[in-house]
Amino acid sequence: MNRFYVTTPIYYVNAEPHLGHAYTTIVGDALTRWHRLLGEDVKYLTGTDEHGLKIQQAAAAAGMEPQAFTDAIAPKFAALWGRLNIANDDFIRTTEARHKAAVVELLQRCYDAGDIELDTFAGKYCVACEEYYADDELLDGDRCPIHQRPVEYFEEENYFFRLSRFEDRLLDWYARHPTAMIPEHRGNEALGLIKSGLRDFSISRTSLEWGIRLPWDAGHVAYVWFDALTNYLAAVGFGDGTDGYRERWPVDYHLIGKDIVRQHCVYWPAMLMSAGVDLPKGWAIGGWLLSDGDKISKSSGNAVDPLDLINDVGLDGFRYYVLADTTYGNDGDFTYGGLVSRYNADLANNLGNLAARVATVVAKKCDGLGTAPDPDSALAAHAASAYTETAAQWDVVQPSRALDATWSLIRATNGHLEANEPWKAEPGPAVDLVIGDALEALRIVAVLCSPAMPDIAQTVWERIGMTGDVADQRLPAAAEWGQYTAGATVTKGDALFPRIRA
RNA sequence: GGCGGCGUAGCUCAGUUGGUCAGAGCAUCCGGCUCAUAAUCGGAAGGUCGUCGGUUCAAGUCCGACCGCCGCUACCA
Repeated sequence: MNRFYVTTPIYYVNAEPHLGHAYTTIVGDALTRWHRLLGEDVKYLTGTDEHGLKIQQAAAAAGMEPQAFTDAIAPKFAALWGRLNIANDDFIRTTEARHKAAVVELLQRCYDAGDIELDTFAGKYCVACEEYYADDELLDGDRCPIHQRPVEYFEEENYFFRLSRFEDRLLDWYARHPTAMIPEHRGNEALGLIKSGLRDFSISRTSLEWGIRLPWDAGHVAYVWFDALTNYLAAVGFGDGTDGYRERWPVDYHLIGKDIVRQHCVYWPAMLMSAGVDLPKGWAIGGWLLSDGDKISKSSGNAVDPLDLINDVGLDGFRYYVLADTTYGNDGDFTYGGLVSRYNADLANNLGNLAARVATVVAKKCDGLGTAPDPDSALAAHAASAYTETAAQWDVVQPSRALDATWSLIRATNGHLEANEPWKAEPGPAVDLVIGDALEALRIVAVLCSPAMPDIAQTVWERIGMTGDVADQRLPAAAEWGQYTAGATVTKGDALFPRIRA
């Protein structure tokens, strides 16, 4: 059985979970559900990043110990994933023992390889922020942009990862794996970063308390990257003393945002090369999901939490909008108008109405029992091409295009009904075939849209009289024309997506 | 400043290696239908493919310059 391993970034717990986190996590969820339909053995990982100075400070400000502080925040992420029906198989926290073991293992390997060395880190330091600043970040060349007070020149002994040694190796590797980073234009940005020259980066701090200590020098605490990135390995057992992690590793896709390309597509593969660990098979680099044009963040304080709009369009309506309206790789703009427009057009008018009109005709012309489709139906070709295109787009992590391909079958089905007008004909074999075609198309649509809308897909599945769990269907077999079970009870039920009056 | 990305119908976007590539969905207008959630179906209109040059028999599709928007610029995930 093919294995499929996907990760989201681990989210930093100094902020409450928001739309930006939800976006990436929903994409990952839909992607993994698709691969489950393909019969693959999937592992979907997300989690939280809980170390570092900011957490230490935030905890102190709250009068809490860091661990207690993160213990209070991390569940909020897990709770949101529950609310969004995210089927992650694992949730890793960087404060877990398995994570610490993996970080220690990776650090030690790179250290043993000679790629981590003691050196001096020097820079302008703001005592108030407890952070270093680059010259061009400073006001008037010497004042902290936050506190507006002069910074001090500090020198600190740090361990450095010799990233500069990996420039050629990285370029060579990417040249041999040209489709590793998708979409292509995002990958080009990463290649540009490498070609522009790589500088070593420090991986430890002596001033930091809240984190993982270097295995060979307890006076230093690992600083961000070796800690955060290693979660992807930790979750598959790296560092447990065996090679068991190789069953899952290398990861198929790291889903990341365009803002962390450098760390994930440059630092991370170099670290893995140094440690003698296989590189990821792929990175799927997304844009940001903006809200009315503004980047969603705690600092921008958007008035309305887009997540609250789940109440208006239902969870699956929300998921559909996020997936269908944003081209993965580009920025998306989350607007109420866009949400309602998508919901009404694609869900209420197309899918929901199709299900309703078919159910009504079945009741009137077929005694409420589904009929068999025409093996030679004109719709069969539409269904086949819709499946092919849907699959091709999920394969390259383009949910919006995949859903558009699936919806092409819905549109074709509405057209098929118009062309044959079964509601005008007397009950009989001809009507039965047309209705069977529509039911069969709905069956296939239910399967194909289930990664995006798990609950609605199941509802459609049951209303057309299919039994069991639509998620248990397996592709490509389930997309083949002609499998609808004649004689099944078709129920109309309430509107799947009540139309929203603007 | 340096590096990079984007700029195609009102809106969101497709257009892999240059030659039916000028497209889809939504919105708009006209018409049909009335099984259906004022849904659906058909048709129409709508773009000098950011601007200016260049290469070519032929360029959204290659090259150069420019304009506009945006990202990164290194230890913040």
